Amino acid sequence: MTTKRPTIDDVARLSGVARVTVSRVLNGGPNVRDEVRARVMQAVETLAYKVNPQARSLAGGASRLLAFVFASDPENEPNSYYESALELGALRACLALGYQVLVQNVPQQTPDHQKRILDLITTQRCEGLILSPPYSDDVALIEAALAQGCKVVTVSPGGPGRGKADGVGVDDEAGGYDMTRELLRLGHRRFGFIAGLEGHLSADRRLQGFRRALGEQGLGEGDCVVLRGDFTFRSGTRLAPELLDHPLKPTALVCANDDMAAGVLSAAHARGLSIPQDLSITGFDDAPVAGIVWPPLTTVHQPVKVLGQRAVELLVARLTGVNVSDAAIFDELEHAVVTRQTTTAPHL
Amino acid sequence: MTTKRPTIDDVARLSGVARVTVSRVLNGGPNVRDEVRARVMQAVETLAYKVNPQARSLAGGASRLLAFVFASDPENEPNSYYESALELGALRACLALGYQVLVQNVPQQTPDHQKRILDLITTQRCEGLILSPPYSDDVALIEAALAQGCKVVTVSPGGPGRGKADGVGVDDEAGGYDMTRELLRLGHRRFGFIAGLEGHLSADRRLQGFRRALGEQGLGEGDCVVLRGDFTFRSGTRLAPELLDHPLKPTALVCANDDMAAGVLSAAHARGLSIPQDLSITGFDDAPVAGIVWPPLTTVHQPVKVLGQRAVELLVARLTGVNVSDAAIFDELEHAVVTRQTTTAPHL
DNA sequence: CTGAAAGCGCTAACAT
DNA sequence: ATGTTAGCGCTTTCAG
Repeated sequence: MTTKRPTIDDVARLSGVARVTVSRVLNGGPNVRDEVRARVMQAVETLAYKVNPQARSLAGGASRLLAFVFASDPENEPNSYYESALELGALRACLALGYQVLVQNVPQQTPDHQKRILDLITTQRCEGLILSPPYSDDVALIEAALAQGCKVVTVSPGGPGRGKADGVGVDDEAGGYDMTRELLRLGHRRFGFIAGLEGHLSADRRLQGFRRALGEQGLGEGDCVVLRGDFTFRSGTRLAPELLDHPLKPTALVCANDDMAAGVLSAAHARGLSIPQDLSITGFDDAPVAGIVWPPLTTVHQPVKVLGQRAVELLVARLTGVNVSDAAIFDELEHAVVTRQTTTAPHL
Repeated sequence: MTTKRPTIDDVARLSGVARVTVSRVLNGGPNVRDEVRARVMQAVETLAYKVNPQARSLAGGASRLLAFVFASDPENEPNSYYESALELGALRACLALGYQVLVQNVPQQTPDHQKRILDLITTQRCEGLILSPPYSDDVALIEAALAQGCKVVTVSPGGPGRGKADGVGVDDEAGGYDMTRELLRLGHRRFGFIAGLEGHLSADRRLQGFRRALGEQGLGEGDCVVLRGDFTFRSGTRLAPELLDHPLKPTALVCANDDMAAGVLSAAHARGLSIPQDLSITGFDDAPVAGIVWPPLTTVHQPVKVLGQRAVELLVARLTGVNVSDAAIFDELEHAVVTRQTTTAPHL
């Protein structure tokens, strides 16, 4: 019952032109009279013709295929908001622009992760690659992809990734700074910070912003305790005792993402602590979890879905030559501190 | 710098056989001497040859492309655990089996959603289609896809979808029943139930199980209040007042998923209620949110990631003819009540 | 501005 | 058990 779909030749025949002309019309090529163009479009319409992307790609045309790669290990992090929101945004933009995305999950500890990613783009003829952290800072990977003629957009590159390829992201350093400033304004002077997974440079910039804010008030290493988690809720609960029992007795805790903040929050509840009276806690991302925990989490909002969308748009702009500028462009989106109910003045 | 990749002819030349023979080896075809097979594989190895899927597909071979369609509206439900876990499972199985998935988000209110899905599979030459709820019960869609020669696997079909195509899922009716039995055992006699979005038949089976358990104890419509949400946390908070102020004064609330349960929990906190002393609350799915809220949620576990994985495996079994049976098979996975801290005996 | 010819890399028939 | 012959549907030269 596999109904035979009309081919470009059917369209050519119906509109009384050569196959090439149809191809030109379809690809927005120049040198076609408006009258002919209209006639062809008409035929396309009546036949409900759709190009065969495989044939197009094989013939040397565009594959209109993009790859989206993310690193989170599904075992530990079964439902990272960050990645799924990114993907959703990318999917939506693709729909509008006529592209398809191949999603690939490559846990970072995969021994040959670089090879796996490069294999995907060459084998499947992907024209563009969207790299989420920490791959967005893997310069070797970026350059290898670029060398193969695959355009690259990085999401939240932390530093090394910038300049090598187009990118999107928020100012993570400023986000960490702003959040910490708010806590300082409330009167906090003893802090905790839970950082994310090593090598996630954009997340580390949040820590840098935190330190800058502290430094401005004359506070330093002796006034804060910095621990490192892995972005998961569980790592928040795991790290909580070390933080809560620390001799410094921090009154405020800044976390590199919402899940870890939620983990600490939960551990604090389990101990019978009152949040925010006993400890102010803040997150980062403004993921759904921030509104779900009790009390709702004060955090730094970043427009993750839009990030995914912009990533695709930047890629397509490069691919279609809309973006003439030779230099890598970085699209910095706005972040915002969202004050909810896990922050208050320190109890003295 | 786009390095020219070796083609099947290069492999044929190097191994001193005809192109067809290489093709046979690559596709596990019969009638090839072991010696020749080995020689070809050797050449494939040394050349690092990879088939060009576009060419293969165009020539009438397999596209090895699957489509995964989900309905949730990203505006309302920015991060449905259910769908992303399904996708993750599918992705992992595809990696192992050499398939690719095209993910498509088609909100159900899309006017021409059926056309959109069918267009995807014909245009992209997808060989298989994974339908998540509520599309898993869209018989017209399933039959249309099947008629195009595209194999279909439904995830959690509620009834109509069963039998039309292979499927995977848990026994939702039994899940609802088991959860409710547990509450009855604790002594509850006045219940609330928050159902999911209309048309999600598998979720409605949870309600049926709930009713069956009540019926067995001689309880009926007069002993419970049933409301309908849309699976989101927000719908849980929205519905909470109606439930909490209901004259029946339910002592236990069964929800069709975890997010809605979390929403009610949050609303209950905001009112100063103690959970579970003032109200027992249960969810369904055992999503991460169940472990994140306070107190952690009693719920029905279902292995969503495995569901996604099994869906791909069933599809590939059909495609490769491993599955000879002509009848549609339904792979029912285990569910389990997970008792955490939102349930206790009613306060009398 | 339009068309004719050639071929992308592969598989399906049909030989042998 | 292996090879020969034809395309799949499209885009690229290169001619007019």
